[in-house]
Amino acid sequence: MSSDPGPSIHAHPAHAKHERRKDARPGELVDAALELFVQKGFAATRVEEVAHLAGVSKGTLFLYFPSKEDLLKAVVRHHLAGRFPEWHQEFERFEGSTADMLRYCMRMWWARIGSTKISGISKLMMSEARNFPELAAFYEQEVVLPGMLLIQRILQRGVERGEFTVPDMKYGAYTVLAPLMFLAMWKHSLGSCSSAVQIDPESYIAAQAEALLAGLCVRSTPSAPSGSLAK
Amino acid sequence: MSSDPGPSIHAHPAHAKHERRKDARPGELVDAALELFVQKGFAATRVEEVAHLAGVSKGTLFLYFPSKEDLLKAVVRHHLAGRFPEWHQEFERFEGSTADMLRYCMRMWWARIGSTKISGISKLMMSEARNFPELAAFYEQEVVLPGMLLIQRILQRGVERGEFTVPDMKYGAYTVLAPLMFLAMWKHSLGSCSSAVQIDPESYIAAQAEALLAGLCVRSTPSAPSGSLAK
Amino acid sequence: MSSDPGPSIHAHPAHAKHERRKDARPGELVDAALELFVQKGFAATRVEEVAHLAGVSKGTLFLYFPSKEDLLKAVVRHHLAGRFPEWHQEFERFEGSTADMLRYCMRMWWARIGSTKISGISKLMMSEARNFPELAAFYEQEVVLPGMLLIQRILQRGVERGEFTVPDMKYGAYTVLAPLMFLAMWKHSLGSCSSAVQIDPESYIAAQAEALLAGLCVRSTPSAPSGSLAK
Amino acid sequence: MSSDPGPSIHAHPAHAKHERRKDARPGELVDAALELFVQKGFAATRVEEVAHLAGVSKGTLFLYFPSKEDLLKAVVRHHLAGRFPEWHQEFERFEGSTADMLRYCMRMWWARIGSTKISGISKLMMSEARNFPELAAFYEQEVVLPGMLLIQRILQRGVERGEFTVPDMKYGAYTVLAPLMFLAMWKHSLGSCSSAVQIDPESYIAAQAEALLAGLCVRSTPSAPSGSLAK
DNA sequence: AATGAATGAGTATTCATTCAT
DNA sequence: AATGAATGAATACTCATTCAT
Repeated sequence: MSSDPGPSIHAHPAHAKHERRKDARPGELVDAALELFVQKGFAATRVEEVAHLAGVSKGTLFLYFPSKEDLLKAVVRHHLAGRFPEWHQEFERFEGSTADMLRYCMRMWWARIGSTKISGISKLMMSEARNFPELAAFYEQEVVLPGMLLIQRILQRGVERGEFTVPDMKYGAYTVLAPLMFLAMWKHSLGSCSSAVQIDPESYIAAQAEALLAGLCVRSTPSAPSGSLAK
Repeated sequence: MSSDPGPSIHAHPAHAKHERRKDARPGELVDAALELFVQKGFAATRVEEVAHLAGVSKGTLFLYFPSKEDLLKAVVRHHLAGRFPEWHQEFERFEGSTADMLRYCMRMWWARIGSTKISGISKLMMSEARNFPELAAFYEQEVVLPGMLLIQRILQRGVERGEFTVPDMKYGAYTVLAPLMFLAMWKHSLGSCSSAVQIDPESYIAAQAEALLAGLCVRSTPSAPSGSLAK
Repeated sequence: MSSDPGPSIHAHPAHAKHERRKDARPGELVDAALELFVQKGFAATRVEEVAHLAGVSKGTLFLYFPSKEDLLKAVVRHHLAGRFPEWHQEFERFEGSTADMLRYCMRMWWARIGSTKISGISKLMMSEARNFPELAAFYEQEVVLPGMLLIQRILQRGVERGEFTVPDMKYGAYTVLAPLMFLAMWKHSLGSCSSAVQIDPESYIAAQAEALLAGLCVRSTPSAPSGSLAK
Repeated sequence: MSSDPGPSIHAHPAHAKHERRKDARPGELVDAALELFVQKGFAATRVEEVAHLAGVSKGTLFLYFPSKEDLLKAVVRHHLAGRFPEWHQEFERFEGSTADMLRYCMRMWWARIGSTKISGISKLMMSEARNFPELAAFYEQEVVLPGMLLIQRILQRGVERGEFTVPDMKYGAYTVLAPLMFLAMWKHSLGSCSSAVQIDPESYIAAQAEALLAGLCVRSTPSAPSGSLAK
């Protein structure tokens, strides 16, 4: 369930100079790139470092990715953009209240994205967007818009089932997105530097989810005799 | 009332040959640096541009700041830390419901920080924190912690007056902070690149405030007999 | 009569799997190299392109030619040296005035060399001679000297038949060679870039031939009563 | 009268690190560039070498010339394009027969251009034109067209004074240009490699000039008593 | 013989920083 | 104090060549 490829990156696995592993190369390079881009930033990472971490030479990297930017795109595509189908499927299959669905969604985001290196991509894109407008546009199309759409589908479900009240779909979606993005940013910036303002992600996310739901859920209409308030 | 230093930046103000107050130089350079760092990012801003905008030569800049990094430090120091006393005073004087206070606080943040260049500093810090750990620590002490404290005082006021229910002060504060920081980041990254995912700040903030308040406010609906509030 | 190898270059000719005559490989590679070297220049042509045009892989090219430079050598060797015997034979057979012979010679040069890819080789040699001294020496021995000799034989014929006056054989030959070489260079450099200074080859050659002949021909025009020869 | 800057290039004249010689720099760099571009070709010359030969660092070169191509443009401008006014003036002042004028023109070309490094520029442009179309266009506009114009003015003078017969101005000009360009090319390619086909420039030019004049001069001058042939 | 995956040397250009004046 | 000329480290990308298969 965890999406973090984890220790799959191994610098220089013992291999002869010309080991043929064409199929494995792109994945290894993408893994190495994710690692370093997240750790040091896009501009500060030299392609040579990426290649070295993947156990190949600089030239080989360019055999698979026409440019450094394309490498980043591949990282985004592999770890974020390409996974929305899977997430939409999960959406389809979910049974239970939409409030639970939203809680589940936020927890899963943490488990699969937030807690892994992948959240570093979001931070990266926010940091570098202005320097690489084409990348920013790509990220927006391939990640931001689908993400917003996914959230909106959840809200919509809540509305349709009479569970939620959502005055404005777009800003409602931001209400869900903002705390997650903030957490990703925080984790990969100040959160990685100091110990003074530590956030416990699970608590943070739980708190945010409940706060959100308080705003979203249809309140107990006075006519409802029993005071059981929808969470 | 506006926090934007505004017209204090003047490239080449008319001045007699040697009349310029030498003491003013650092300030002019800091202003110019704020302008450009926020506009173009830290790495993308050339020190020569900063010097030119401040009306001095590149060499002169290094007379006052030992490095580009130190210049960034000075910008952060000058424009964010040090304004909290004023804001705490405003807190003391506020009369009215704490819900209104929170709404006011968020709107004021937008008016004084979010909509001005200063929000760019927060974005800058998030982006560059890892590259400048010392600066990150400074920012945390001088900006983040005081900011968190201010928000917590508001929440505390609400609790004390029986208006709010706040299970955890720290995470409650994040609930307020996150949407604002997210907005600042967004504005200075993807928001400045594309037109697809536009956020109207006032609407966004209003939506976030109401969502927050829904979660914070004591629900006691007069008709509801007993307050068994879910969470 | 056409000297252009023409359709001998065929990328990926339909062929059964292993039927290709291995002996043909070098020739196909040389043809492809001529095509591309002339079209794009030596440095700007990638060996991979040559291999691809010849329908083989990059590695195969290096099986037959130890380096790109050697490939160029092979091109020069194959396409220029070795055709002089044929031209000398034509010289023997020519009947008519030597003036007509020179005109014919220049027109034929254009038809067989100048207008074809082969003229690109001369341009190539002029451009790259300094980088490949050994190749330059080869070119001189195998192409330049025989060419000069051929021209000198024509001039000699004119002198012997009382048609030409040639103060110095060597410089006389240059007088014929220079405009042809200039045309070859021009065609493959500035002439292929711009439209401002276009040369119509046939007109150019005709003009050069007549100018040359004016200088070469014995002026006494018996029929002209007044013996005052122009110049 | 000689235009060759000659030994004005001195690598590392004794000077302190930061010797200020702003005014002299461009000229020194242009001289160094001429030297190396002609000697090794444009692509094969590294900007660092040029800078080193001029006694400065790589960075300094880019202080004066925005790119390597611009450096070459400056070389062309300084040594060729910018000198046409001077040559047109000489044209105006010339007294004597147009035949003598043409002889003088060709000899002067050799003395000032052909025999110096400058002729290497023409060779360079012919060699590299296709790789650098923008440079080629520049060279055509700034050098080729003015040069053609200058030659045409001479021919025109001959026609107007009844000395020359020129059926077509354009091809007449090429008749003059071709042998000079051929000589420039030759000198900087095969001529610099081998000893077999040596050209003595003065003899070559004299021969070409007389051959040309034979074609240009109005023939039968009935009044010319006896066949005192020019030349 | 043939392949094509892998290599790594080679280079124009930028820009923070220095320092002679 | 102020200047601005000079420096040189730093880096993405290409492509001839190699070699395991």
